[in-house]
Amino acid sequence: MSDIAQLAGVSASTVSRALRNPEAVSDALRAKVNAAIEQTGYVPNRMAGGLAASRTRTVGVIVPSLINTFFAATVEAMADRLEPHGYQLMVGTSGYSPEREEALATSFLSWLPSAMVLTGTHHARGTLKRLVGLDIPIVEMWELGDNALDTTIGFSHRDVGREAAQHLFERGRRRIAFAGAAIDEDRRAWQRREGFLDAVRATQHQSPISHVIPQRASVEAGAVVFRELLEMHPEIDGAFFSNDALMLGAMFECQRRGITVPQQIAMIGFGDLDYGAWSSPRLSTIRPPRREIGLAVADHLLKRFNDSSAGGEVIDLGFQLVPRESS
Amino acid sequence: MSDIAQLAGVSASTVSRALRNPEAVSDALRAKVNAAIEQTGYVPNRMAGGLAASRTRTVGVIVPSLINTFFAATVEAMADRLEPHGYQLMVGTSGYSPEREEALATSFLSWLPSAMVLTGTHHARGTLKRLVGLDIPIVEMWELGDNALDTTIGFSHRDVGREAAQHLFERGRRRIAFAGAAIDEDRRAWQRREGFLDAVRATQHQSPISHVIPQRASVEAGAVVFRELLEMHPEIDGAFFSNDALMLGAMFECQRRGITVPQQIAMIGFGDLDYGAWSSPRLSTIRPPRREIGLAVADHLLKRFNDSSAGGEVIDLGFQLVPRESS
DNA sequence: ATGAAAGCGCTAACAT
DNA sequence: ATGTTAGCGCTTTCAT
Repeated sequence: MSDIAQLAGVSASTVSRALRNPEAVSDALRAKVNAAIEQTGYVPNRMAGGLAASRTRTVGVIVPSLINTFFAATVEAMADRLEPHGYQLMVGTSGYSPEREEALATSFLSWLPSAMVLTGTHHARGTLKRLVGLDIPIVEMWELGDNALDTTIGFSHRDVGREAAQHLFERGRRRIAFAGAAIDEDRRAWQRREGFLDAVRATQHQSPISHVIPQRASVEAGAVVFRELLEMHPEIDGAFFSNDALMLGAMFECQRRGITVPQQIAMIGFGDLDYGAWSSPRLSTIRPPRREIGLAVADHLLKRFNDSSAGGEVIDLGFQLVPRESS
Repeated sequence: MSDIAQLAGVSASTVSRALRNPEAVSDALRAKVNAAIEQTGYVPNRMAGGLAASRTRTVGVIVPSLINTFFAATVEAMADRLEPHGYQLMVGTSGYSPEREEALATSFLSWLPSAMVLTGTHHARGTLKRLVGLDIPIVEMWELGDNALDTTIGFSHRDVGREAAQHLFERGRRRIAFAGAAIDEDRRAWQRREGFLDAVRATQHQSPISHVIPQRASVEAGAVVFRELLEMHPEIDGAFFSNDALMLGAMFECQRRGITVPQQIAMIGFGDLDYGAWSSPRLSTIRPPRREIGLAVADHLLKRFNDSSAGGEVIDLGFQLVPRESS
């Protein structure tokens, strides 16, 4: 930076200002500084800057998984919006483990981030302890919570389950079931199930059908859970899958067995993964605001960085029922 | 850190050593230091450490996309292996654009990373200029290259294309075609096509069939490219898709049109995405070493961090033909 | 609007 | 094996 200062004939402080706070520098000097930066290809040392400012233009983001395209889409959108403003994402995956989340959060804080973004509203006690009292924005996303740390941006998974049940009823189905995978570790999938079962109870006054397997959601798991479900409840005429991958596996299973969809069994899933729109039959689903969450988080943070007074919001982005041929 | 030092009754240097280089500190003092750290919940400030050492335990990784599960799997594996050793990944997505890759690389270098990992062996001139001469390991992955920057870890996409063609010939197919999407921006897809066409030319001495659409690979794109391919070449009895998503879209299109797979048309793809093993028919594919690449990169870097003399390797991880019902 | 000066919290020679 | 010391390259008061 002192090289740049010398080249531009100014002091290092002016170079720093021209970079961090351009309006505070006169047009003439700013032009000189920018020319010198251009000429030399100077890139500031973020360590020095971070140390001096005791804050870096970094946002720590923890998601359960990146292989799950839900979160990959959210992270990409967030990065797309934040990078033009000079903020870098530090991304970590917790594998749905609160302990790993805590370890990651601790590790991220050593980077002096400008904000932290977590998935969901349920965290280990140690995570909470580390996070409260920090004077940076904390965002919990993909889920709506009452006793949130700071700001929550997402939608109601209970409502997703309720709407799925209602949709199947509207399609004339009377024996409908929930099929899920690994809902013990995925609180949001668990909430979708709760909403679904609530709606069934409220409408039919009979105990709702639900089958869940312990393994993680996948196309294979979908075939397994559906096969078991049919064995236990051959009478069902509709099903809500906690996830589109499960539904696809079930649909393949139907093709193999000659079960017609939706005639014999109507299906709806969650996620709107891209194959659902092009399969045969096309799969009904509920679309979560994947990219929208990332963009909303980024916009919220950008606002907070400029106006530290805000915070503590609950932003409900909703979701979209996408009825297609399978229901 | 000086608090810890005081608490443990040692100097700050000893605390620093106990953290960075534990063997250099006596057991007694190390225990005291660790106890003090435990007690206070001390987390070192990475900015200060990075500034002093002019290097951070950070690895910059640039992939085309995270929504593409190929790279998400590689990144997750790399992080899994590197994190226990105290290295943090900084991940960026280039969207297949060399210019964005260059911008990301520049930005990452300001974090003083211990290593940089790029996807592919083709980069903007500016990227190369920035990277050569740095005394950190540079790894190019997912592709094998001759004039690599430093170390390359991946496999031959040309060989993938060749094996796909050979496989279709072995299955008795004679009029086989390549179907691809956006191969202009995806050099690896382009290489798979080249390998395929080479093999066809070598075996049949006739001009090979290939159809490519400009849009990005997706299930939808698969239906589109396959429909157009059939219109132009109704005589084909086998196809290699540059990507499993395309193949799935084509399979759905066949189901809609009543074309039987593999009887009328044999299909093989690339990627081994999870639905291929459970669809009906199950989809033949070529499996790239997704996680293996991430692990191999991590292991290579760990080796290099301890022994800076190494480097310049070419590590071919190969790939696996997975014949299933569609061919 | 600009410059001078004092650190930010560590690491790594160097000395012991 | 441990302590002393001198920065690392910026940001940010403070003074002008």
